Amino acid sequence: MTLYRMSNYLIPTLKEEPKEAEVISHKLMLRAGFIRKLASGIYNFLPLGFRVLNKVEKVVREEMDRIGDQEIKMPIIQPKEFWDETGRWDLYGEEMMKIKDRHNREFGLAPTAEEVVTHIIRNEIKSYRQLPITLYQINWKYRDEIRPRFGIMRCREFLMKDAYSFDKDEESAMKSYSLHYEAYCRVIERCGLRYRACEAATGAIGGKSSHEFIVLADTGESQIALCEKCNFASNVELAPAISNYIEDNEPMNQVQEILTPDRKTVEEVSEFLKVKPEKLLKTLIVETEKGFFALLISGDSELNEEKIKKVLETGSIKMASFKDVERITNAPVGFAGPCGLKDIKIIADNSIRGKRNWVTGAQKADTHIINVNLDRDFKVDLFADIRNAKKGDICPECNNNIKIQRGIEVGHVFLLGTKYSRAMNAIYQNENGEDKLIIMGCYGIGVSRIVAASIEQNNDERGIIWPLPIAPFDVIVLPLEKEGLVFDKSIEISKKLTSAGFEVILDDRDYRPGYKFADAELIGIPFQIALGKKFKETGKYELKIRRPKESILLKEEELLNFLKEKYEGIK
RNA sequence: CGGGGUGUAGCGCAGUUCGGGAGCGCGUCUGGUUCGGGACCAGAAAGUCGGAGGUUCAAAUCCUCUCACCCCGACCA
Repeated sequence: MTLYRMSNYLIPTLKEEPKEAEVISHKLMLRAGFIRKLASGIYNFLPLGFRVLNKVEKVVREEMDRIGDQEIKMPIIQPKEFWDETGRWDLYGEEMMKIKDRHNREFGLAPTAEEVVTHIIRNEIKSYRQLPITLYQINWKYRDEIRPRFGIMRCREFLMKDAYSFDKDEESAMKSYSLHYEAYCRVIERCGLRYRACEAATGAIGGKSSHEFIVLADTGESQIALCEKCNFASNVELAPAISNYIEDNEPMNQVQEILTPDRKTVEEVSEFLKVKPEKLLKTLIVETEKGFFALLISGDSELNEEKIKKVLETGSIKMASFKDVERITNAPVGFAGPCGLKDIKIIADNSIRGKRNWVTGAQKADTHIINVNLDRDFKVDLFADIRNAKKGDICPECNNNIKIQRGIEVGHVFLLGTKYSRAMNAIYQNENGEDKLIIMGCYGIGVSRIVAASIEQNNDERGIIWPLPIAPFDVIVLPLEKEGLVFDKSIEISKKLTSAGFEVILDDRDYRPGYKFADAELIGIPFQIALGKKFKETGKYELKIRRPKESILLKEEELLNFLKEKYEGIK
């Protein structure tokens, strides 16, 4: 193995914080010289960044190979015709980057590869004897995000491992699904991340069953509902929303109109009337292909489109236009309420049953009503679960409390069924010579996103703290004098560690000690070996551990043994 | 896509209101002193002021167009 020298290795660290970065992982990756931006949402990976990417890739590859997946490489440039077969050329829409060749033929830059991989399989697989099989690749993916953000966390070009399983029946497909689920847990654990596997919606990829792997981080863009006691975890949008209401014994008070000039939003009204948002009853008018509906939820809840679609058995739903709202409620937008609403069905969230004395809009400009009560003042046509889960709800599995946490989605597994095999005619012959559709699953892990997520979870005021398996180097050797015994011995120990199988970088630059320590900590190398005064006095090496912060003096042999022990099972 | 903002040396920024010398800090290079927590002194190099066009004797600065990037929003009643 090579011994790397910092004097001629490209690690352009920055003392000052780059202005463009918002979240900690993005700031640190720029400051530590891991990445540089080339265009919005498009990044260069410099040597350190590339090394980390390769480390994560290696972990992913090992776990995929372990469960018998076969690695391939598919083109990034995919012809339009395959996407037309499944209808996704139009469905994916603006999010797919599109290009034309000199003959004006259209191509998309791969945002994913179900079409291409299914094409491979339909050509090559003919018999049940060839199933099951799973193919995967680790390759660049392109999604033209509306707004790229947070460095490589949400960018337009990113490295993803995508795997596709092909099985002869549901039972076998479920097995493939479970294998990948477990492999994903191992990958994320090996990368040293705290995470939860969550039930998830299937979205544009489609299919039957789905789990997301969410790395817990406050800056994450996903929200998940977690049980405080049991293992239940789910995307907030999918989790059953079960209110923890205690039957309200408040007496029903007299209805009263109150002037609320210009107070339209929940926030404005609750502040003006000095009542909590959960006392407000939001009345939302939606338009579907079956007409208009009024939906009631409490002021501190959010509507859930998917749940409503299911309840109303409709394919599309959108908020009604301002015009329609005014026509239906007889009032400007912001003052809708359930009382006296006519010619429209009222669907209420389950949670509104238990409470009394609501505050609602009055169907009249600049007016709200207080002390509105179910049955006495308004009727509901149907109660259902139509909102996102929220803090304080009840766990559907063990009746304890739900909490909401943010996180970063680093992996997603789908049981697809026959969605793509049907569209693309991927069939095999079974034992009886009958043609059958192949059952598919697909599984993605964001390799570059794991890098960002890891920093998001592992950092301190000095910089990044890499988990051992994905650190760009294992050890950094810091000679604190630029010549003589200290320097010679630094080279010597670096070479010894390198030939013992460790990845070592030697800071042979002509800088003062403080500068070297600061850089070493910023780029987050797990172990520093500093040679200076103490070495000359004792002949021992000073080993500094990035986390927990501690330093120990060791003889050469002790040092080697110490590191070997730490890397047991990793190397 | 809607709203807001920014483009001046590798990085961070001042200068633009009120037109006339292109500057500051960090970094880089040279020399010297320093050397266990981002040293100090002296000197130096480095910028089509995002781009195009216009006004003017004169434009980083004023006008028009354009490009890039950043932030907020896009379930709001």
